[in-house]
Formats: sequence, structure tokens, C-alpha cells
Amino acid sequence: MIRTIADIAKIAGVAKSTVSRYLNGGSVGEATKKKIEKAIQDTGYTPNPFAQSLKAKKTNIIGTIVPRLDSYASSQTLIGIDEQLKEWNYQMLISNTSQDLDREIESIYSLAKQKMAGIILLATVITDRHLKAISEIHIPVLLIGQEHEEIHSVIHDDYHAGLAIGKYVLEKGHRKIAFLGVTEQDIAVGVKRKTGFQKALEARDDIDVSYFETEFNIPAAQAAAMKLLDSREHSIIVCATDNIAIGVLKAAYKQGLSIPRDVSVTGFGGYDVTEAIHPGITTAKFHYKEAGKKAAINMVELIQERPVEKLTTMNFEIIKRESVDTV
Amino acid sequence: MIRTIADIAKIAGVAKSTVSRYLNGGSVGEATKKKIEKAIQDTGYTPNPFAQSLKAKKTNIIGTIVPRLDSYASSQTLIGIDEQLKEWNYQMLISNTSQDLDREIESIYSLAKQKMAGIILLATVITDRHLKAISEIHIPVLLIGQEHEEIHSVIHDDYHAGLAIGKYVLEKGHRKIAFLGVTEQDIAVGVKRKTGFQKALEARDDIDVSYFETEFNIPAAQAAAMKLLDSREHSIIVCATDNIAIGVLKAAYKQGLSIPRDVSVTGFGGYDVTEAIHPGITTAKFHYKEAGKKAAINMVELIQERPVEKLTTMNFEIIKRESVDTV
DNA sequence: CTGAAAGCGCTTACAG
DNA sequence: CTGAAAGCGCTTACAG
Repeated sequence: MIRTIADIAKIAGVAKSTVSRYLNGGSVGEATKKKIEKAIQDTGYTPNPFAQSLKAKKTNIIGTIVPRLDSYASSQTLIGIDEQLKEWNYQMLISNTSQDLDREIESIYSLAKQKMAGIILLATVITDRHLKAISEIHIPVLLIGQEHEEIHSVIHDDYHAGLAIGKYVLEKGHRKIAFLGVTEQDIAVGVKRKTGFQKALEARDDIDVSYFETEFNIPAAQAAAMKLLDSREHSIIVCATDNIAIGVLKAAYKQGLSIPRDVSVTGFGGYDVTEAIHPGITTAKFHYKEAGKKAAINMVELIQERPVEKLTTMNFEIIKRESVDTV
Repeated sequence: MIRTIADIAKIAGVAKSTVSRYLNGGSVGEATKKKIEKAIQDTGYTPNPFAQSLKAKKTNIIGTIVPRLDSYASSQTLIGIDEQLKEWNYQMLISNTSQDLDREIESIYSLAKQKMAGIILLATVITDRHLKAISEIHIPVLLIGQEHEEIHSVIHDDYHAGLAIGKYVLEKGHRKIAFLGVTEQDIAVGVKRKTGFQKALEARDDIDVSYFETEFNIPAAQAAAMKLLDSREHSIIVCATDNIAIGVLKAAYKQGLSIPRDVSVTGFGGYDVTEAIHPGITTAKFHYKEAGKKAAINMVELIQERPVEKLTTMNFEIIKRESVDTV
């Protein structure tokens, strides 16, 4: 038994427009208000969102584009966005692209067509096609995880996290270091973590550091680590993500090496699993959930056309665990 | 520059209703079709989904209610649903309840109000309030993870997984066994895994088995395991989930116990992490992504009012890893 | 095959 | 403070 605003108006004995005004917080007399309230109570009426959106030409839904659902960073970020949005009576719609850049572009257009109030993009790379799409849709877009001068962004402090990890590694006495990174196409993970790390070492001339590249997934990292560990040249392997660190742990185990006795390992991310396993992994922990919240807050401000800082840089912390030994 | 169906009609020189018919696959003459196609091409027109939904009174969106976003089972299941739905031009909308049962009920109503074509519920418990809500909304609802005689369900074979784990544990020679389970309110995890396990042991009178209960999260499991391990009475701890097994691993490590030398451990679930860590955890692996796909398939059949089996039971497999020793 | 008209359930000036 | 009317962009009988 679905009720419309006309039903409520009839039951309450007022005009539809008065009910609408009541619903939208306009000025309504006390007596009328009471009658409408009662009618709504009695019927369990709720407005049809399609009719509302059709007329108002916008929704209170924020579209979120995520490259994957099965990553700690993604899910924490989504949770943060969702929690904040709920509080402000916005809804989140998730569009999963399965790490397919074409789908990412498509999603931008299709969310816009669906009249999202705004789009939050959990970004990995920003191409010209992204910029073109974003400029064409005329709704607010916000990036998380990567920055771009033209787009509002919430990022993690990858550079300083890299710097801090570098300092910590030196402090623990390591001199023969391997850095296991990822593609430089990913500015945040591939470039900034590395350059921060390099910065920490740059004043020193007693350091022997080599840079390697692998992929984000554990098996690839494990394969890369197998070779690295073979040489036994390094006292520590600094990994660009926690998943890569886990790959290294697996490789070490396969080779009968003990961590941190035979070789130390660090990660970036602060995934739950780095604490759950043994040895616990020393890592730079990012605050994904908070980043999500901040992105949601900024997005709502953007929608309401209030000023918002172009770039928000979130904090990080170094979590020291068993995976790093003193040399 | 947003176009409406009226614009297209004018440009093509036909009536709005003809354009609408073209759009919805009705019969339109060749010449008219050409003109309309051109007009749509030229303008980049796409129909306003709100107007469509308002009139047609339904969407092609499937609402999915999930208790949490940050679990392996949830994300894999969602990915499966999403992939399948995309293929059939349906969309998935995720509603996260943060394990709040009230929100779960609310979500059922609110998704229905938003005219979802159907609702897939990643269920943990089914209360009377659930049943009431489901019966009131008059759209198809499908359960994943729990079954109910009144509702279409896709479940994992928790009972036989429990049975298989039980048999394997006996096969490995264990006689002093602890089963670390969860609340029996959760039929699938709390009851069925346990009863399957019990079934495996029932014919034997040389087994000494004790049952304990803990929560789903790692810290709680770890605390429960601390006590259990203190006694050193059991040669194996059979855990109702992989996360609980991880809690046991942590507790064992804290007590300086080695797994599987001092005590063996098994889990249920087959989360990626059980393979990523050392020792790898022996577990009953469920196929979450496939369950999601199957649920999506069944849901679409339900929407199209085609016959669908009430209950689908997915497969599982026992993955043997280092965490179990032969006694 | 095609078009005119009514209507989906709201919101929003406008008038009173 | 309140109401009548128009309109948002579609779809759907109905007629031709």
C-alpha cells in the first residue's frame, strides 16, 4: 500500500504543496503541522525519491569509484566515506572497476548521468581521459590517494612516510638495503614513497641501496623476493606496500630464512594483517578510514559550494614491530 | 547542455512517444529509426533515469545489504555479485550496516523505497523483524550465507565442511581436541560447522573434545585462546573461522608455543591471509565469489519471475597446510 | 507504424 | 501561513 503526497494531503486536509513544504522544512503553521505529522505517522508515508530527484534535478547520492573491493585500503576508505555521509543524510553508491581504467572512465560518465551529487574517486593514476571526463560532467569530483593540481584531493603523506621509514632503517643500523617498489606510474606509491625514502639516505655515503620493482600482488612480490633473497646481499628489504612485505615473508620462509634474524622487512600501509601475523611487520600506517571521512566532508562542502582546500594531506605513523632487527 | 526526449523528438521530427518506443525496443519504421538514431548521436542524449523510474516504477538496481565491508567474505561475495550483475546490465548498490541489526532492517525498507528491483542480503541472523520487513516490501529478497525456509538462499556447505574438518582432524591422529566456536545465533557458523564436526566424531569413544565460544574478531579469539593454551590439554584447536585461527596463532606466539609442533590449528573460510602467513592455516575454503555470482543469477531470475530453486548450496574444499601436525 | 494526451509523485514560483 | 497550477522527463494506453 504505497502512499503519495496527495494521499497525505487529503488525509490531513491540506494541499499537496503544504505537505511538500512541511517535508522540506518550510514554514507551516503549528496546527497544520500536527495534522500532517499524524497523517504521515498513520500511513507510514515516505516520499518517492525518483519524483523528488526528477524535480529537484539532483540526488543526495555520492558516487564512489573504487579500483577494487578486496583491499584493506579500499574497504577502510569506503567505510569512512559511508559513515560520514550517513551522518549528513547522504548516500554512497559504490562503483567497482576491477582495476580496469576504461571502466573507471565509463563510471565517471555513468555516475554523472545518474545525477550523483558528486563523485569520489579512489585513484591510482590520473590520465588525460580522466581529466577530460571530469571536466565534462560538471559535478564535483574529489580524489583520494592521489593528488592533481586541478582536482580537490585527499592524500596520504607518502613522501614523509618514506622519509620516516628511511630514517628508521638507518637508525637500526642497516647499510645494505633493498627497496622493493612499484611502477612510477603510481605517483603516490611508486614515486613519493621512494623519493621520501631516498631523501632520508641522501646525505649518507656509507649506504649501499638498490632499487627493484614489482607488482602490487603477493605472488609477484614473492617471486621478486625469491631472487633478491638468493643473493643474501641486503640486511633489509624495504617494501612499498604491506602486501609486498607479505610476499617477501613468504619467500623468506620458502628459503628457510628467518625474519628478522636473516633479513629485516618493512612495509607501507598499516593493514590489519601486518599485526595479525608473526613476525609483525614494521610499517608506515596510513589512516584510510579518516581519509574517507575527510573526503566525504570535503565533498559535501563542495556540493554546497562552500570553499574547500584543494589538497588535504593525512597523517601517518610508523609502527615498529618484530620484522626489523638492529644490525 | 542536457537534452530531453522532447529535444530529440523535435530534432528528429517525430513525437516523444515514438522516441520512447525506439528507446524501449518497440516497433518503429526504418526511416524514423534512422532519424532518431542520428538525433541521439548528434546530441549525446541519454534518458533521465529518474523520469524513467518514476514512470516505470522500478529500476534495474539490485540493493545489497552487507554487515561489513572489511571482511574477506563480504568483499569477495560483493565482487561476485557485481561482476555478474554488470554482465546483465543490472547495477549493484551497496548498503553497509556496520553490523548493526537495526540498520539492517532499516536498509531493507529504505532500499525498497528506492525501488530496487531486488535485495540481496549477506545475512548473519534472520530475526522475525527481518521476516516482517521482507514480507512487507513486495520485492524479491535473496539471502547469502544463511538459509531460511521462506526465502531464497545461497549458502555454503557449512555442515559438510565441519564434517570434513572433523574427519581430517581424526585422520591426523588428534584425540584431545578443542573446538573454538561462536554464538549459536549464527546458524551457519555457530551451529552447522559445529554439528558437522560433531558428526565426524560421534562414532568414536576415544576422543576427548571440549567446546568453547568466542567472538568473530581477532582480539577476542586471541584472549580466548590464551586461556585454552595455558592448559596445554589439547593437541589441536579447531576454529570456527579463519580469523579465530589467526587469533589462536597470535596467542600461541605470545606464549612461546610453536605451531604446529606444540599445538595444531584449523580454520574455516579460506581467506587469502591463511595462505599468506606462516604457518599456512589448514582450512575449509568456501567459494564466496561464486556464491555472489550465483546469488546475482538467481536474483535476476526472480525479478523476471522465472522459477528459481529455493536453496543453493555451494561447494567447499579442504585446504591442507602446515598448521596441522600428525600426532 | 505513429502521435496526442494523460499521468507518474513530487517541487516551486505565484497569488492570496 | 496556505493553496492552485504548472512542470520535471519520461511511459503508456488509446486512437488512427
